[in-house]
Amino acid sequence: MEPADRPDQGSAHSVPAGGEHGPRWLTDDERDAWMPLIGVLIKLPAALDAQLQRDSGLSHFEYMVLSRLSEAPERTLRMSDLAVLANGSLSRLSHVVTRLERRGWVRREACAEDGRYTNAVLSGEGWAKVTATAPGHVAAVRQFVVDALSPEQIGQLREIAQTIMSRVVPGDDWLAGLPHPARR
Amino acid sequence: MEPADRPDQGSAHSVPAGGEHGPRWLTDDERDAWMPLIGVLIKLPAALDAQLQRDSGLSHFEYMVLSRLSEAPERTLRMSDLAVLANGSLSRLSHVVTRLERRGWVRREACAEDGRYTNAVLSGEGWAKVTATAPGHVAAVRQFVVDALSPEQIGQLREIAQTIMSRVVPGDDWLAGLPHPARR
DNA sequence: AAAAATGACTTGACGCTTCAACTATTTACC
DNA sequence: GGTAAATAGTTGAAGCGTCAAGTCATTTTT
Repeated sequence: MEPADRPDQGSAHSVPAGGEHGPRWLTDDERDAWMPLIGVLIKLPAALDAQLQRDSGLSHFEYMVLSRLSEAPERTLRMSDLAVLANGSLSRLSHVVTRLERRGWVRREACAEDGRYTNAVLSGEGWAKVTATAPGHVAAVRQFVVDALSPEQIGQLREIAQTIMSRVVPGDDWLAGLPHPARR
Repeated sequence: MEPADRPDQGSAHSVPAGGEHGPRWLTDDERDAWMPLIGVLIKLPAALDAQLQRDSGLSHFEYMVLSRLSEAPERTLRMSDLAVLANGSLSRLSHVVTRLERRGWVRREACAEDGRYTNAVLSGEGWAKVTATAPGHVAAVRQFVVDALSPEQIGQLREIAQTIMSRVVPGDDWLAGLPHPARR
């Protein structure tokens, strides 16, 4: 976290003086939560990616795209909506959809009403790919997270994660996961 | 998570039959925790990277490297130890140290006793860089996470994160954050 | 005392993400 | 109605991370 004032010290950390306006370092308790959280932020996505890559040849983001489409009405979403739902930028999505299109799992369709919009549509093969991939991915999510925690912890995790998201993404666009009225 | 059986449904999800050995989908409660966690996994690192990049021109990984070195005895660590401490691969670290070396914040030193080992050493400028960067980064960590949670939640987060890490990294190498005897 | 195996890195190529610039379409304004 | 502004999306270049291969030093084997 912070550079050590005394490089050869153990794990004790300086406590801020009351009146000082300088940086407030983390307390030991805070550090004990923050350090493993950093680990989760780095290693959990890598583990999920590894499972998907190994078993299905998909990145987590690609899986998210296919999965979101599979849950959408008519298996169709606007590129910009899909980007938000998949937690990615429009540019990233555009590149990924190009690759998914090449693999035959998604196709683009121009919107008739408004030529600016492009719809991404999940193909039959794409649907088959998602349904084949989902069970293994859910199993990984259970193995790494869900089955490791008690029901109380699941509730705590929901609160904590929602709170963090409300700070990280001020505009509450992170409600992305929830169903929303289809716009077409 | 899983493809919808009925594409036009809302948020209700199928519950597995007792005897079936097929995939166990997430329950609503589990999904309510998992969805925002995905958001955190994607958006929190991006937010931390953005703060560091904007205010200091460092990636989070680069900051971790400098920070770990600043806390180490003699501001020196073996490449392989540093890689574990910074939650990265040795290859990634090697590339990053090359860049940090070019910027004058780190230098490599061959180990005299065993020529296979390379030590990374934080320079004076590197120390200055970390101490200048740390306050802003800690402030971001407080803003996004620590100050947003109650003390109870900090404790819950520690338990949850440690539990997940124990599942993700079976070998308990993720204790990386803790001080450990220097080997030289 | 070679030869082989292990360990600690380094390097280069490839793929993916980001960023900025660009195209195309629709809406707003005068 | 024509120009400007806004919206939606695409594209190419640059940078970073990963993977596989390679280097060099030490240890083990025979």
